[in-house]
Amino acid sequence: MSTIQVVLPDGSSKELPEGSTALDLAQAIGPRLAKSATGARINGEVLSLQTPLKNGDEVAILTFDSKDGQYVFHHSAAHVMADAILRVRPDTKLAIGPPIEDGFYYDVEAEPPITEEDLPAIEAEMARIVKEDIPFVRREVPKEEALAHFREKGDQYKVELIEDLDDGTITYFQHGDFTDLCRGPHLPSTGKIKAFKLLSVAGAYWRGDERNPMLQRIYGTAFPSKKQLDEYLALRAEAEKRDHRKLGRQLDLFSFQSVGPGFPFFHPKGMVVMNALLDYWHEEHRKRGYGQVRTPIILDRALWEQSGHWDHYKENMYFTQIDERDFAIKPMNCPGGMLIYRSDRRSYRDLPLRLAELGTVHRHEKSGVLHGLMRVRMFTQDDAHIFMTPEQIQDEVIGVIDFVDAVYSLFGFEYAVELSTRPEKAIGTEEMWQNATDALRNALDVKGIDYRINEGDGAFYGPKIDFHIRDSLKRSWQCATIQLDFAMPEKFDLEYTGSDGQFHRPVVIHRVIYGAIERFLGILIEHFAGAFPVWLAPVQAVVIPVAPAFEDYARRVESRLFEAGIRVETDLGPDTMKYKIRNAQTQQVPYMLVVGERERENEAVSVRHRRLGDLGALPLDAFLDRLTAEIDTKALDPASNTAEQVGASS
RNA sequence: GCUGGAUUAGCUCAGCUGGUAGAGCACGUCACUCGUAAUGACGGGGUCCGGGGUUCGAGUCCCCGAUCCAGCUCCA
Repeated sequence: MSTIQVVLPDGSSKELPEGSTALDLAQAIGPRLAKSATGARINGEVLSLQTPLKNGDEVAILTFDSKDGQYVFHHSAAHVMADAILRVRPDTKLAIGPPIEDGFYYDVEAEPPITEEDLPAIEAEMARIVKEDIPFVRREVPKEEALAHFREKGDQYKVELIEDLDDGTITYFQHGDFTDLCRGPHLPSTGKIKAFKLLSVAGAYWRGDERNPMLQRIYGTAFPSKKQLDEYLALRAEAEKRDHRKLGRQLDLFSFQSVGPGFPFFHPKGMVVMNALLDYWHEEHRKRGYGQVRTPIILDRALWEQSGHWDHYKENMYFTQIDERDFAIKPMNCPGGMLIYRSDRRSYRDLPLRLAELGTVHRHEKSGVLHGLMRVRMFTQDDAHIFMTPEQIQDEVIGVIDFVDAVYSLFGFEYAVELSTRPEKAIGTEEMWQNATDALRNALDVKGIDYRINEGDGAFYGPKIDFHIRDSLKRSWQCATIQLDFAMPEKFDLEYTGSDGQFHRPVVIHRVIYGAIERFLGILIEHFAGAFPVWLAPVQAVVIPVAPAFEDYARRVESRLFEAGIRVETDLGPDTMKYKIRNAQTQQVPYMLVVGERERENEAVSVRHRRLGDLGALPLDAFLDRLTAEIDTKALDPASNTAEQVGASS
């Protein structure tokens, strides 16, 4: 019998009998690998384990530990779910059912619609299918045959999908009686899907277009073992506890009222955090050569017509009339910034001119997209407009990139970068867009930053670099953005006098660092699970007398810290010390200072840290030094559960 | 905006098939005077989201609206 040689990921090669499959290879490497294998990457392509290998193939066996391996696993689970749905509800029409990051979904149309109550029955059916351990089989059929098949079944969604495929041959994957249009690959058999759970049902438009009919999307997740599933579910429960909407109430930071949907109310403690963020912001801007401006909220309609917002952003804007004159409430700060630039003659010697603005904007967001502080209708952008000569673009863009990195590193945030290009609705010439996009790309390349291209997602006046922070629920939020703009200077006829004595057109960068303060605060709450670093904590220390007899000393400690600028409170009153500690812990106060007879005698405090617990007694002065240093350096909590993320930014 | 779900005390929630509301926490009073995550007793507190309708009777059923939640679409 002749043999073939295949190359493994580590560069070594393996000899196998001719006609061997990837599964045979896995078996040859080791039975445990064969057991946990989900698929194979053959010459860079993810394929099923049943794929026959050829001489010289480069083969990697995929398991659930890799993204591609998970993809195969989840994709197969989606098929099992679809099969189960059809068994429970035979009239259901299937649309699409792909794997996603933490599981899979299937979009279906059923009458009556499938609801959460149907899930247990579907899960039970899935369990049966898994237990039957049915092999997945790949088949190829001519396009015409596939069309005829799905037309006959009345599966109009599958028919549409097939019609859009250019290939004359269509791939099916089948297990038992269930056949689905699918490129694959899939697991060898259904029996590998040991642990799964259906999580939710929600509406989703066919092909993601809101003009199309709404289907039901059933979400599920699956793992090779029960243990992994349980861990995943526990993680989800933990993430829920960090939800900023929940913590916002518990920590009394902000609230929403039904009279103002999407309009947040900030409470005193929320304002302490926000003001600490803004103090830092002011200082950083001062150091980096920014001036600060403030422009009006309401401005004449004519301005918005000139800026292009009237034509390109109207559906998101609010309007009002004053003395029968039309005004708009600003959705962006840029036109105001342009007017300030234009308020004086500018020389190349004035450039770059960096004008920062904490600009409060209002945008009419669709009611269904509002989400706590993350998506609101009124928010304050930490905006800035940098007016510069074309030669200064790269340095200025790099300056902002460095600024963003400095700020995000301070919080230990991970972030991803995207470059967004010209959208359909856009102003300015093709050439302007080309230049602007190239300039941003250059800056990113010079910095050696990895980024993803986001075609057509730029602002209507220019391309942008976006920074997305991942929150604790693994959602990604756009925060910082750097937008390069050749168009607005044109529209507002901005100019500067060059060294040649001629007038030239400046270029503008629009940028934010936090993005929206509201959203950034929301992300911070979730990131720290409410346990803000000391420099941000609404209350930095609570003094707790062990008994009323020590209240005088407690007050002395309090005033000593207060004089030093510490946000300190004393918990007086009849409750027990334990109870007061519990309260402070619940409120995530970084330091609890327990004082009684021993402390009073020694002018000391017994320090309890919210994470490290009882640290023992310290002289009051020593504690104050330590606390002040922690605040000044903006240190992260030593035992914070986010500490390991420090410096892990992309 | 769309689809589905939810809305009961300040908060978290219970309230079966219709018979006019309950718990824990929080709050108040009193007692306790306490050494590192809940001392005890008593007490006050509710337009059951709003508006219509069905019914002898609606927190509960139906319709309209508001807000919130999940997802879709869209964004800082």
